[in-house]
Amino acid sequence: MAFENYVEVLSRSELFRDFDRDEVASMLKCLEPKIKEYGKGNYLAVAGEEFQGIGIVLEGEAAAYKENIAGTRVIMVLLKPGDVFGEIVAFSSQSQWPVTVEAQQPCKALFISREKIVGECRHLCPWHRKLIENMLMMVSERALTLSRKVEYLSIKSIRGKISTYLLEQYKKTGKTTFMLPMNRNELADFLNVSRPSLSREMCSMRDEGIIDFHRASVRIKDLQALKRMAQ
Amino acid sequence: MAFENYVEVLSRSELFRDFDRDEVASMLKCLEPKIKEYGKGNYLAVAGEEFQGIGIVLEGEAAAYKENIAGTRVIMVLLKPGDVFGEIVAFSSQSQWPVTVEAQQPCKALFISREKIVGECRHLCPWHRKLIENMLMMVSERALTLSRKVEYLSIKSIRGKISTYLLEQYKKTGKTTFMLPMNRNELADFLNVSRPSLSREMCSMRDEGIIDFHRASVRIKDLQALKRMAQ
DNA sequence: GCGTGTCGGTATCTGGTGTTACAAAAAAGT
DNA sequence: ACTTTTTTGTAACACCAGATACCGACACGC
Repeated sequence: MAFENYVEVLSRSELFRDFDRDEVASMLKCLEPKIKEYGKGNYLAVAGEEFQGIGIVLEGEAAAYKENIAGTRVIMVLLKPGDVFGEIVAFSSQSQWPVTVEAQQPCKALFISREKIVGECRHLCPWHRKLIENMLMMVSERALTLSRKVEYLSIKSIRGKISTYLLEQYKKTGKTTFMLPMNRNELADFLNVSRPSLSREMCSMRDEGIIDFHRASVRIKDLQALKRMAQ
Repeated sequence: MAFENYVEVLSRSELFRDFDRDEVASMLKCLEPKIKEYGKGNYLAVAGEEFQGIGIVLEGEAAAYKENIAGTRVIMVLLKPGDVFGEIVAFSSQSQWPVTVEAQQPCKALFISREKIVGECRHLCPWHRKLIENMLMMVSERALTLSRKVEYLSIKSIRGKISTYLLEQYKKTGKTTFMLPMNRNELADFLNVSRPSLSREMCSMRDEGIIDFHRASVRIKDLQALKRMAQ
């Protein structure tokens, strides 16, 4: 199969971080990936079905979503060329896909079997070690993101969530005045609260003189009070 | 140092899964771990400080906890001999401990540097590959657990949480009558709700004829209704 | 038997949060 | 400059869930 066309995309993928295009090309011979094509609405993976390997989107766009028992879909992540999916389940004891991945547009994806990544390579490729390092990095990074999400979700009050979030921004920028990277709707979504409730609470914090804001620009006026509100 | 004394404990650790005692003993020579001793109340790791390596508890007991900005401690996990900590941060881009680990009792722990696990081994040990496989498994398993936790936390209503939980138990056992693996307090904790609220909701679901229960024994009476309640 | 402790169910009360709907402001398109 | 769309603030209301306190059932030790 013509892997050559996709070396460019793959070399920009997290899985092949720190590999140049030539290296990726050589590795593909070793990893023996399978390329599959999907029409819009087709499934790249179906939750509950047998897991066959780590996927990388080459062309088009796909959406990974969970379907709860009532049948409601919750989109977990939008996958674009270079994005990897199934990296977590690949090395766990679970052998079924935890999510369904559906092509949003006509789509091509490449699958690498679990064994080919960890398993011993008969060509004794020197880059195998780095590939596994990348794999470990990706899964660890993913776990850290999830753990951060759990922290936010565990906070009961909206005030606590807002305060924690603003303090994190403060720590990140080092300044008491900064721009929020998302609008109210997205922030409400991220904090798992309703948009009007978020607005209401932010405004009452402003009325109390703890913060000040206009649109995406926020200024922390009373850092101590904010710290007290964080749970 | 006298690693020999701890080969037994280590061989039961997840990191050395599928290794027998002799293999573990040989590997230790290669991994060059450092053993440290701690008195009760001492810190095995401090959140925010430089991460130095993956830890394994050898003796005693330690607690890993997060400290939020207000200073409140939230215990994440209790670590006993054989338990591993720091495995997630080890291979992410983060270089500081995300949690504080404190000795609950006089404690011994072993630390293995990140490089020694992934890095190339000059003795070319054949088991290095399996060690990395175990590492990947542990991190992946951890990520899956977190993702399951996120799912539960994302459900807004108590009813939704209970229904989802019971349906998971039903799927696991395949029977409509089963035993809950925890008491009300623990279940409330797991679902991140208060114990009386959990009781109240379970009882009203019983009154509506959806489920029936006595202590830890639960019977699903109306599966369809339960599925409808799951969000 | 009796006290003691644990666990689970129940009642009351209150406060925080979602829902809905609408208005004002800003941004974007024409 | 005008309309249209998006974004954000505001208000009223209902209601779910937490806090607290108390009671009954049961297990255990003496």
